[in-house]
Amino acid sequence: MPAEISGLRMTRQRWEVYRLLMEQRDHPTANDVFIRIKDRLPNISLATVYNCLEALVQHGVIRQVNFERESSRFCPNLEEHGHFHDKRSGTIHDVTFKPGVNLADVLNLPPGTLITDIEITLRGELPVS
Amino acid sequence: MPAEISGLRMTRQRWEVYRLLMEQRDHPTANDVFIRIKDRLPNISLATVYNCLEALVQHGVIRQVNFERESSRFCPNLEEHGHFHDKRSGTIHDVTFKPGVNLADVLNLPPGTLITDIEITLRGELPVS
DNA sequence: ATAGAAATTAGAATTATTCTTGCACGGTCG
DNA sequence: CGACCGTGCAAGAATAATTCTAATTTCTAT
Ligand SMILES: [Mn+2]
Ligand SMILES: [Mn+2]
Ligand SMILES: [Zn+2]
Ligand SMILES: [Zn+2]
Repeated sequence: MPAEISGLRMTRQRWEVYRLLMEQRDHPTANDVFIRIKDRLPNISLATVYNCLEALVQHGVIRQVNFERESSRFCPNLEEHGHFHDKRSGTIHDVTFKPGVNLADVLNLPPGTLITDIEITLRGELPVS
Repeated sequence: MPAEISGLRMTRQRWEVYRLLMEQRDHPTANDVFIRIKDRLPNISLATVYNCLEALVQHGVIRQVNFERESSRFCPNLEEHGHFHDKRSGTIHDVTFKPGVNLADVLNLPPGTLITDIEITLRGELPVS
């Protein structure tokens, strides 16, 4: 376990939460993480899972993703990407942009607007197998 | 008051909620609507505001917009657009796309993917006056 | 007008998340 | 080594947006 990641001091709990996200690159909720991590940290509390996820998000190590009013999900992919929600399977997939595309260029915004964050969410159905 | 809008039977409450959204074209929360509408419907309940908003959303008359984990907001603009959240003022602004732009063309998706809905959210700061 | 269906109301319930409090840990310094 | 100090953790309570329940009212259609 490294002493810190991106300036965030590592603890056993933070490290295991981080590793779990990196290993299974889906988009689990805090509760999903809580359930999955019990193997390795049987005594961890849900509050600590929330605390660890928040610390990791605030240090830019993972991203928090929201769909409608559902529970937040957490994503270890730091590349610029959007999220596709497949209605059929209920799964969430990372979606990248075609090369050379700059989202901001495509929007009508007053000149001088400072964009700090863009979020793209799609819903639909992936083609059958 | 029309008998219905987009197949949704109008009631006094639905009509006033709808009118309020159309008049003040900001992005109020359910509670904002509840407070503002008390002039016209002093006895309306918050549950009814939620019910009316849900009915209007489900009939495609208004749109529901979510930012992070904040309360849902409601938008009467049915044109395709995204939402810019200005950190300085806390206000939300509709953002249109440049002409001829098709969001789906810009994304890497498996061929045959059916997209039913795209949502774009931006955060940042608008230029000072 | 009457009966059935649908909407509204008030307040309780739900649930994801945050907060509070006391305890444990780990490094530091005498 | 052993007291100290700051931070993190665990457990459970609190919070708040939203949804649900049950009773009443309003609407629609006969
Ligand atoms: Mn889940
Ligand atoms: Mn508000
Ligand atoms: Zn992702
Ligand atoms: Zn809008």
